[in-house]
Amino acid sequence: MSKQLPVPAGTEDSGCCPPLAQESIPASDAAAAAGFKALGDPIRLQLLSLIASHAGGEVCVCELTPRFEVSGPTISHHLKVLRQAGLIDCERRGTWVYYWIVPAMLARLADLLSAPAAASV
Amino acid sequence: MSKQLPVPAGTEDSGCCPPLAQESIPASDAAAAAGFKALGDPIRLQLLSLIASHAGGEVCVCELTPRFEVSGPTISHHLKVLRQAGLIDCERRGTWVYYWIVPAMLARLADLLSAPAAASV
DNA sequence: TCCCTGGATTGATGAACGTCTAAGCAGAGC
DNA sequence: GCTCTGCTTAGACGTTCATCAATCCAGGGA
Repeated sequence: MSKQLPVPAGTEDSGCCPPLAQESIPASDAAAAAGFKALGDPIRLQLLSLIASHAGGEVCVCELTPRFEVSGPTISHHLKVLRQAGLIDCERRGTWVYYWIVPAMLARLADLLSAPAAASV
Repeated sequence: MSKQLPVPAGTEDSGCCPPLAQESIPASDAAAAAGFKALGDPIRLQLLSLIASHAGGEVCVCELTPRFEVSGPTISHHLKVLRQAGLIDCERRGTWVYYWIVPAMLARLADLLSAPAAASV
């Protein structure tokens, strides 16, 4: 994609305010942004909620699909997006496929939001 | 396979697992998904970080723009997206415009991530 | 073995997104 | 008033995304 302005970044000073501190969200931007982007869809957010709220910790796809008014392939696509973002994982068990939450990734994203919220109060 | 009628949701039982519990992420899906979508871009994530990590709690746009390799209007666009998502707010003060974090929205999104993560451990 | 079912993958299409250039608007200084 | 600077808005363009129909693959049962 376009990217043709190799500006040094940070060397300009307009004099309106003191220089900026180092950002608190480090170079993990790409992975974190991908995680948030995966969450940026109502269907995926609800899928994640349904999986997380299930008692056994894992849910069969056949339980998820009839909950939505979109086709099976679409649900499968959204589950794949969530899986590629590292938010969920799955395993085939006989006829059915089961999905479960990856708590570490969720906690990491939650931390990214908690830190700035607390720092700016 | 004909199945795109507005099914009541939850009335089908394939017999592979017990019925699903009520989801823990409620009807606030739309607003939350919009918030996460706004965070789903590396530039916006870094903008939020820069604003949140600033000592005074608010940052002049002229401090943000030179930090990125995209044009000024593009930064302005991303700031608008963040503002429409309720994550930041701004005010014109003389020549310059200042942005600051809205902690409540960040905290709310963080809670949405913390709850499922804790429930599924 | 064959067939049926559950689910993922592929390919196509319309909508949404990110980026740019150009133009517009609001303050500050001359 | 005029002009300059800081920032936003408008319009255009190429890319990415969400969705569906059709197809394919894996397991289980007769």
